[in-house]
Amino acid sequence: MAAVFYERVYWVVRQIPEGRVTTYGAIAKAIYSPKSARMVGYALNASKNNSDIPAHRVVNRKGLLTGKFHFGGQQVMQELLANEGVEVVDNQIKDIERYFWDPIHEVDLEYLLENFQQNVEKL
DNA sequence: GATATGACCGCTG
DNA sequence: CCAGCGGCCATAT
Repeated sequence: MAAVFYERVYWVVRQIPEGRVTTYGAIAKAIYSPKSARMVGYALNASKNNSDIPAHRVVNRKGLLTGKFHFGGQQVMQELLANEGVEVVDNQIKDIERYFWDPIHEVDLEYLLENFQQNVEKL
């Protein structure tokens, strides 16, 4: 099931650098679907099979690890982040602004639109 | 093609 | 400051 929306989400998430995090809403904006933040989470849930997607670097806008229940163990997500130098306290990233990576400033929008528009026509 | 379901977000009181 | 609530919209069934 290659939904284009999912592919867009994965394309952005794969570009998040180590030790940085971003939010569902930021990704939604970056892929020109600013009101689909919930769907970003939905897409990440479907990406659990896909091991090349660093889903642990995506949290909600407060820095809460809302997706930790989807990582097998509740500590897994926190440990993955800690390994990259991100400090997590009480299920929340401490001082998220220090690690925040905003895809809207980093992503090649022209590439996104051109590349994924073709995929839309395929489907 | 209608209804249900979210790893969300922002505004209100 | 905290809690509740409604909007949102792509997939799944």
